[in-house]
Amino acid sequence: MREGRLAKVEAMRAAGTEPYPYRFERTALAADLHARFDHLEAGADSGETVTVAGRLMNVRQIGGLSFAVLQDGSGRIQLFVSEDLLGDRYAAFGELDAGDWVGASGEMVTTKRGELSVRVAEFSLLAKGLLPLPEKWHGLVDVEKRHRLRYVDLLVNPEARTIMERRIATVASLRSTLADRGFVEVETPLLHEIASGGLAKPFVTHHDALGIDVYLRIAIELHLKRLVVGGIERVFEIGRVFRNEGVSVRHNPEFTMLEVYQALADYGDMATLTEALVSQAALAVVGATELTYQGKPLSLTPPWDRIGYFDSVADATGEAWSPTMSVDDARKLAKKAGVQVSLPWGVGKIVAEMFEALVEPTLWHPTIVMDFPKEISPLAKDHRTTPGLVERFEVICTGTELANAFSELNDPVEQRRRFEAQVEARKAGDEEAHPMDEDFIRALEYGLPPTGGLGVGVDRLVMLLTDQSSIREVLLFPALRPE
RNA sequence: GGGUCGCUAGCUCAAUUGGCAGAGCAACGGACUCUUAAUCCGCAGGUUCUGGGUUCGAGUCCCAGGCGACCCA
Repeated sequence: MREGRLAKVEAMRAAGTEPYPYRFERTALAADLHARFDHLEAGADSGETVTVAGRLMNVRQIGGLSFAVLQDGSGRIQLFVSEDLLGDRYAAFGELDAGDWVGASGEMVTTKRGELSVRVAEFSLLAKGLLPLPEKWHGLVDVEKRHRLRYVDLLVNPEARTIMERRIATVASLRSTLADRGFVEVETPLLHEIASGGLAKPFVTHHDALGIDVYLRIAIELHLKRLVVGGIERVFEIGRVFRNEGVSVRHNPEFTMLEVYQALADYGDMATLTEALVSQAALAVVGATELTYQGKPLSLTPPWDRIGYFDSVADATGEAWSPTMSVDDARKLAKKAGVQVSLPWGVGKIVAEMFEALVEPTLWHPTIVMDFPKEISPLAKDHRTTPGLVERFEVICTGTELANAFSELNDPVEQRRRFEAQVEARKAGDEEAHPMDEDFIRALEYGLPPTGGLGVGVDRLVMLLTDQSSIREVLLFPALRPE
């Protein structure tokens, strides 16, 4: 089939027509034509001539008449082609194939059956397609093929396009909600000398000219806090972060984070900001904050439930978990609950394991889980009243993490101690422990004001707003093993 | 990481107990001047994911590997 189409390309060139011309002047999009002319009665002529361009999706030849479906970036419009009007050129139209890019001019009319159409007076091939489109009513179904051939998926599966459009609308809504509140958007480095700002295994690459290894960022956090030090008091970035982990229905090695920092604010302010960002995005994209996700009702309507981190584990186990308990007690209770813990872990790490195993999967509607253990939060500020805790929350929704926020630690002496504890943990074998970052501590020594910080997983938010259970469906080009 | 399932024509899918690899759409040739997944006639299209093995004979059974989906950790 491909050979046959290549032969057509050669034949066209031999006849002096270029099958891949340079440009084309289009005057109308399919969607606009429907908006303007759909009221026409069957069999009517509008008297207006337009020029359209797009991909030929289907051609139906009935003797000296042809009907073709042209798809452009806005939608579809029918081409009405007749030998009476085209004369000798009619045969050339028959040489076109589904999948070709075509431009056509003619009067807007409706057929006897009432289908709005361009009655083609002139047409030209804009680009020859060599490979056939998928079958026209099942389309492209195989999930692997849809992901590997996403360009074909977008052409033939309206759902793929809808998800992409909703993703764009989600990101636009996040930007406008933040802009309305006086936040400015920045771009900070993706190549980091130190993989800091989060707890994860990084990708390593090499800078030849500087002769140093560098890391693809695992978080945006520390650069944005440096900007708050620099007086950019309300700042955010929406960008890619990279984590050297496996792929799954919830994980892609590169994913999109929104991070926001607000001077003079604390984690309580971040909680209300998170509610606003998510509920506004839902209104912008779906038109409601009461959704259905995977067949079950999901309420994104603020305010969301707020629960305590230790309290939630205590409730789930019926035992008295608290930040002041002994490690031995924590270990015993974990064993009783069937949760495996490793020897160097403190109470904080153990309770975190309990939380992930017993609490997180049970939280369906967005829930703000407040006051995390200090041990697993090296960048968050001590809780203002309870020792052993920090002012940090995560939003858990549909059993998974949606957002993460702190009152940012801004005491440089305390920050150094936290980093030192992480360096010890790394020496004890924790690959994901946070490394020392001297430049960040220097920035804190110049003075970071009280600051609230927030990170939102944009892909996860898009999954909620598009009712998708796999992160791959909301990424245009998800990570796949090589073919 | 473990388990289950899948991979057959460009696409969507069949193939009985291990017994001649098929259909629809797309393509190709033809008929047809109002189609909407057009219809009708004709024709062609294969490394059955890869590599081994069992067998007179393997898409089918066995082993190893690749890629993916789902579930679990």
